[in-house]
Amino acid sequence: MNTRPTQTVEDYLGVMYILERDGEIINGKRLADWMEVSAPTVTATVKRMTRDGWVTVDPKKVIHLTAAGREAAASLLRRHMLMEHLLTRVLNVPWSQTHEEAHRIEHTISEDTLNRLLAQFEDASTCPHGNPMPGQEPVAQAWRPLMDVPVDQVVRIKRVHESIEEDGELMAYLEKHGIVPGAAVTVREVLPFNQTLVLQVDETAVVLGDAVARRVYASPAG
Amino acid sequence: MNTRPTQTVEDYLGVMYILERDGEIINGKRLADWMEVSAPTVTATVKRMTRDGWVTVDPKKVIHLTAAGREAAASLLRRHMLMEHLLTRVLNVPWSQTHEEAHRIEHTISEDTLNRLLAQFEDASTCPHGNPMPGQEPVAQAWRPLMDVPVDQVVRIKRVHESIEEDGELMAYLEKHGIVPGAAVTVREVLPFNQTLVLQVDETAVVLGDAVARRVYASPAG
DNA sequence: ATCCATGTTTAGTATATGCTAAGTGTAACA
DNA sequence: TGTTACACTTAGCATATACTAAACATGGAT
Repeated sequence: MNTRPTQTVEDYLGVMYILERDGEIINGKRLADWMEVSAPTVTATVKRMTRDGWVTVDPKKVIHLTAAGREAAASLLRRHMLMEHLLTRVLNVPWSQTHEEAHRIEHTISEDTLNRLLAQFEDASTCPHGNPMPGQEPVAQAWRPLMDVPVDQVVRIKRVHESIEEDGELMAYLEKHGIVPGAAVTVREVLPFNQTLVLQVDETAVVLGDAVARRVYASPAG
Repeated sequence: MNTRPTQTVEDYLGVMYILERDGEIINGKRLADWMEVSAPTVTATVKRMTRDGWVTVDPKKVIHLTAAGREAAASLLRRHMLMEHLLTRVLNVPWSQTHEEAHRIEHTISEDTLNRLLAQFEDASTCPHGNPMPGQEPVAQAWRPLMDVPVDQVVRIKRVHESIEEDGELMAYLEKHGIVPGAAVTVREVLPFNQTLVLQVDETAVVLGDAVARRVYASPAG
């Protein structure tokens, strides 16, 4: 129980933690989508995870993290996010690429090194993409999806959700157009019939699909 | 062929590179010892490595790196050594522990991040333990094992061989007694009958077994 | 009440990595 | 020359992780 899960199981746990945090139910289908594996693979892996005490599965097939599972997931996400800070701040890895790199490295960081990272970046309550560190969820409370931000008002980008981080092309697009935490932007038009939204960044207009605009958050206070 | 080997295979390649560099023959027994696995495991893994073009096995069962294998090994060792520098310089991981940590992380570093590390630590021709980076082998040429250093002469510690790095207890012992690259030391006594050597570090005498003293190198010039 | 969509599981396979036990082959030594 | 030591391989097994194809289950809509 005190042993660290395998890399694969850690990845499952991390996804589960995020789903749980966002108030979504955890089931096999969602895991298969996030992990990009087949449904039978999920069945087998979740079975091992149940055996090993990371999760329980209720009669409705909904998966729940155990305390140990939640703890292991929180540790993983801390390692992930702090590694992202190390990569961006020390090695200047581009904002849009740091997630992918950290996603591989995170599994190989010892408890000791995690503590050193925590000390180094004690100021960090979120990852470089604005997602809250485990235990820091309240910092994100007041942030609103761009979709829900009043039109023609200057706001500040705060967060790009984990589900976007996985998509390298999209991340490159956002970075290229300056849609990163800290940027001042204005929503100019919401076009529901077109499932898009027009954003002004500096002097330029950028179009975002609404699936994206729902998962990029801004601080309404500006 | 251009794909990166698995982590296990990368580890085998790294060991082979070091053995080849040191002029030792590469055979199954040596690999089993370094990798701490059974002989049949080595047989199976080397078979896969042959299939995948990393090594060849000659009629005498001696293993040889192919060009691709040597290249992959050099890449791994660069990642390993540069990660050691990152860990020691940025995160203050103790000298005696950085090898173990880097040994896990090394496999998850991308080509891109390797290049960033190279840029960051372009001054490094060795790892923090003094072992030469691939291609920098000549820097170590003039260094001599403590075993062969003249008695009562101040010399400077330059290198602790990879085979020592694997032994956490020994590394902690060396670090505790200040036997790290850069330290000024004096060999006071060589006691062959006892398989030991007495070293003076600062004001203190430290006893080293001769297997160790043969793999810790110093610069005779001081 | 039946059927369809959706989600889950079973069955059968594959691969990398490890193990032990038992055999084979070779070189050196007595 | 024959035995012994050492290195290596074969056989048989286990586990984690993946796949496809096909069966099953369940809830909602017609």
